[in-house]
Amino acid sequence: MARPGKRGRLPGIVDVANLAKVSPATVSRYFNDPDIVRYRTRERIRKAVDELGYVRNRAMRSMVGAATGCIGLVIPTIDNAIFSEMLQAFSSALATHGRTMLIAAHGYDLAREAVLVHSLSEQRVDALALIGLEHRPETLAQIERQGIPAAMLWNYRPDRDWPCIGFDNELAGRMAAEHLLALGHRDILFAIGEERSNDRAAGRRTGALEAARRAGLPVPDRRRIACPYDILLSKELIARTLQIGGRPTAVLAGNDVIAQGALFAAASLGIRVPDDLSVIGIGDFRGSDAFEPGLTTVRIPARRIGRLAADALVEMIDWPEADFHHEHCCPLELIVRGTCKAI
Amino acid sequence: MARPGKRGRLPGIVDVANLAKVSPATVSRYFNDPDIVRYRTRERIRKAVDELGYVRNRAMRSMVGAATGCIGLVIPTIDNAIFSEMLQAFSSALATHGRTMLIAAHGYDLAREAVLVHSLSEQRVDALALIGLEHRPETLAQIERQGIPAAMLWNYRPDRDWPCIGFDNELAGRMAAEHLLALGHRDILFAIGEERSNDRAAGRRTGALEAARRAGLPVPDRRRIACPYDILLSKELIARTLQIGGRPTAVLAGNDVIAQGALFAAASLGIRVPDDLSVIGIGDFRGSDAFEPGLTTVRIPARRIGRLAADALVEMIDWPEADFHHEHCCPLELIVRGTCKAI
DNA sequence: AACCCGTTTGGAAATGTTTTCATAACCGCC
DNA sequence: GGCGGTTATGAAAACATTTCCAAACGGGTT
Repeated sequence: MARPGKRGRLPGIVDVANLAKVSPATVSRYFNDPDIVRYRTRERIRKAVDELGYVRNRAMRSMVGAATGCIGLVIPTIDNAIFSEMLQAFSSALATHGRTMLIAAHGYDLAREAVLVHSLSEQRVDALALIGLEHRPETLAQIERQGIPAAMLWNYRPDRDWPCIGFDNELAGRMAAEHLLALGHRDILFAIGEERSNDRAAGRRTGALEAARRAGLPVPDRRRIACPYDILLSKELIARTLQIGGRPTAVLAGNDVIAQGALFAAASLGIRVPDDLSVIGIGDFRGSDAFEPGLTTVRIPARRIGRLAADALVEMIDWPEADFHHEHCCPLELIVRGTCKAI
Repeated sequence: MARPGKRGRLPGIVDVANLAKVSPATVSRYFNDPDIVRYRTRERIRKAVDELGYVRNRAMRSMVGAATGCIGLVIPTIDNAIFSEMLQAFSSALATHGRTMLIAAHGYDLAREAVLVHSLSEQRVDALALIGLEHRPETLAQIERQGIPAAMLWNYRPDRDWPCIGFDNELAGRMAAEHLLALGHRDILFAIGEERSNDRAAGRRTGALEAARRAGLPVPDRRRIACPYDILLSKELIARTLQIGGRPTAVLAGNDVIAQGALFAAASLGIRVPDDLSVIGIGDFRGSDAFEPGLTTVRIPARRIGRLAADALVEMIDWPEADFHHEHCCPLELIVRGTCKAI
């Protein structure tokens, strides 16, 4: 068994320098700005690096105040369709900039978020991305004190102190509600996510209910349920709700996971979608387009957010003096597929 | 706008030491092994740390050969249900050990995997987890040369040089096939993932076809298709396949994503599952239990693998001398739900 | 008071890289 | 061959932490 793990003394920059008969400084330059070292020297160094299997130590760079090449992402959960597309886009955009991604999940617990931010600070990440705008004061204080460039993702509001790249969650809720209202629905079940530690869900709920209010539609308490972000649990909860009391004509789901749960709930009860029940989601997650019928939903430009966020953070790292206004409110789009029908 | 990013001089361990009127050595001990410093001293240091907002620099520790607290995970994709449960379990298990996770995705490209491994080496990760057993020689050489503890995840074969924590993909394929065969199916569509750079898919295919062969079942080429790991694309591909030539009585899907695609394909063609078509998957991903009817599948213990892998790697870091035999072949389980029916 | 032994602490060296500044090499041109 | 002006390189300082070794300390026992 090839037993790795016994980390002998790894070759350092000076070993390379000695072998290549140059100074460590030149080797350093070879890596960080190859153009300024002469071709012949470069070749010598390249050979030495090859021979020794030298791998430079980026962590060490943070000593001299240089960048570590690591960017931290603090996210509620990874085990879920919600953020995975954004995650992927963020990660690959970072990769094109030669950065790597340190990721930590807090499970919708803002107290835990604070300790994760601290932990990432200890790793000397070059920048930090958080999800949402709502955070503990100590979290923000930590970031400011450390002077780490940071951005808030996923949610957008204009009045914010921090660079933020996301979309208007209230608008998302409103768009979904207005689509149902325009189709003539007057009895809508609002199945939104838990709002605790989740300003995205709160915004969507506000937007949706606001639209209903403006349309003069009363929304009794029994038409508002808080759903977990899990297909099966949502399915069961919604199925139970659909069985008691008069059945609503539509379900407005706080995100596509919940909406998918609603679709399966309907299927399990023999309720036909969209004939007997309309369902609209928010997100347009991977796979929502594959449903039969396809899920009508409000598309969140997840990949776009991920890419923009990565670019913005890298910019903030590379030009710390520049005063960018990284504020992107990404447009939402109503994707009409087959799960909603006029009444 | 609170402009972060101007990283002034951060307080260092000696600033803390001066303020607390102790030596830097003692402050270091305070963090790494608090028990050996006297209570009174500890209190003084705690106050100084608080006052200065000192955050220790873990990256710097790699200088002296100490651990950085970072563990790398190299994975084919994150934007997919396949690995997300494992990812989450791995990440939270690491967190309980006080470690953070550096993650990088290569998009099923083993050449790119090699550069990611190199890049994580530069970050001086304390350990490394890879998916699958098939890797470029330079990838493995790199890991060995650097002496990084590493484990291979997800796939398991006993004859391997590396610690490996996973399951037997051939067995998974066989179990799925045998279930269909036991139900009397003789015309099965094998919809497995692309095998290029994917030894998991290859193993499942081998196992499934092997079972068919042993049952004396010929599998013509038109009953083997390579599916992408994407619900919609799988759905379309399978729908096309179901329409041409005689319809098979069952679909054996290489994983649950493909199986879900198959279910939607059937729905779109008005084919009833399981009455007209049986479908079996592999994985038991989140949400597979919510389908109507629930997806019959071979459960992969994803959380278990993630947790075991994290524990194993931490063990290998903390006791580099110990000669653990980290080889876990996690058991698979056939989950019978509603998508398969005897013929 | 002297002694002893275990517990805490400090001093100093070592670690691997970047950066600044100075110096050396080079190049084309007269 | 000398000269001016780049360009490439080297020497050394600086960075933040850990660790080894030795010294100081504390508290009980003779």
